[in-house]
Amino acid sequence: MYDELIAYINSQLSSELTEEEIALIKKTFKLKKLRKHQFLLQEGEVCQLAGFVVKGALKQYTVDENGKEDILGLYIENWWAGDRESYSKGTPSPFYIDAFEATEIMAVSAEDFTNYLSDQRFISELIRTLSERQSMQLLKRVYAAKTLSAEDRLADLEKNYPEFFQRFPQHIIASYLGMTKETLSRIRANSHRK
Amino acid sequence: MYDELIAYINSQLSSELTEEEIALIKKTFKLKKLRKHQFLLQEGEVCQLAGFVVKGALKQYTVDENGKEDILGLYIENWWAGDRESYSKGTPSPFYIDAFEATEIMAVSAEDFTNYLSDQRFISELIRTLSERQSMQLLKRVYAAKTLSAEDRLADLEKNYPEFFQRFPQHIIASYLGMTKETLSRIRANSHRK
DNA sequence: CGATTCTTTGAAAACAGTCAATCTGTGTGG
DNA sequence: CCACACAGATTGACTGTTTTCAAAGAATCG
Repeated sequence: MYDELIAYINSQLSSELTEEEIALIKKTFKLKKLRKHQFLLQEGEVCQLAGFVVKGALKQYTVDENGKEDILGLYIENWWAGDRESYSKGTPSPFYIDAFEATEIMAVSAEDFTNYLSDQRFISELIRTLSERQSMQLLKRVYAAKTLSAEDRLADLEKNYPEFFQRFPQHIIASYLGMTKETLSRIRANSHRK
Repeated sequence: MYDELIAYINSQLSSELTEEEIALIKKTFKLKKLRKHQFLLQEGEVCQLAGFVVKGALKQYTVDENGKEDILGLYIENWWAGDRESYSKGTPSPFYIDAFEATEIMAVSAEDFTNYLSDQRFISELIRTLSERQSMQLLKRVYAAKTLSAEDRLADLEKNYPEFFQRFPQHIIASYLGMTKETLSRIRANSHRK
């Protein structure tokens, strides 16, 4: 049950996890199952749980005054879900995160993280690696949103994350990319014609 | 000479720096002076130096095939400058970073960082805090670029980082916000009229 | 001063959004 | 098994914001 998580963490470290570290992971990470549409986090709450997606898919979003969702993140297997800032500082999160399909997460509570994990060497290395990658991905998204046309943003996503198109309907992808579903549909119609 | 840096780091930590840690900072951080227009990093290079801006201002940007700069980051006093991913992995950076005015940075080489700092407790805590903040800021910028109008993006920046308007000309701010200098100029003309 | 660099203004064009209607597929209950 | 509801995708006409291109005006620096 911990296989995917341990394999993933090993793949991100410069040296393999020790037996003690694996024991600590098994002690602190717990399987959390979410049904479709169930929330991992709601706006205004403190993020108590963060973890590794073993199976399933989630979306992170805000809701504006008209009730329209703005998708800020999509997470599938082998991604980490949660609001890191809220989780670590204990401040209310501005985001919703919910399961887009039945989902299983290997999750740690903020309390266990502080008590058992935060001083671990392998955790420091892991966080450093993941946060570098996340910052780079976010900066690419800033660049794309600022600078690229709707067509180029779509082409980028199709190239870099083709699996999203199997997992999420077009109107979700459109919102993630910062365009309307109509625009996304038209771009696809055009590129097919070529 | 190390006062600003040490005060800043202390302000970010849960407990004050010890004498040994301060000694280590003084050993590894060195003052780097940049003249106006001098590069801290150029596209294709590996980022060898990263550090804390004591005085001055820098811009981070890419250059497209037509030579047009796209500003991705602006840094002034009390910010950190450098490409973290390139710095830590030793991979070529896609960015330029140059001094927008005469600038002083307290910088560490990637080598010294690995040899002396990366295993330090206070560095782990510092990186964790800063990277959480950076991720949050970047996600806000993704949201702004995707969702807000040019007028709202400008209002946001005026509210949250008014100091930028004292330090950078309008065409640089416009590029940072993902609009043309003409649009920025027109928005200001309109809001003045009210 | 003369020369960049920065900012403003105008007119036309392009891109993407909005609103509204229709079409498609899927699954559910009678 | 059919009818219906529902979520998702497409299409058309129209609107509005922002860009592009061009020119000129203002400010700053050597």
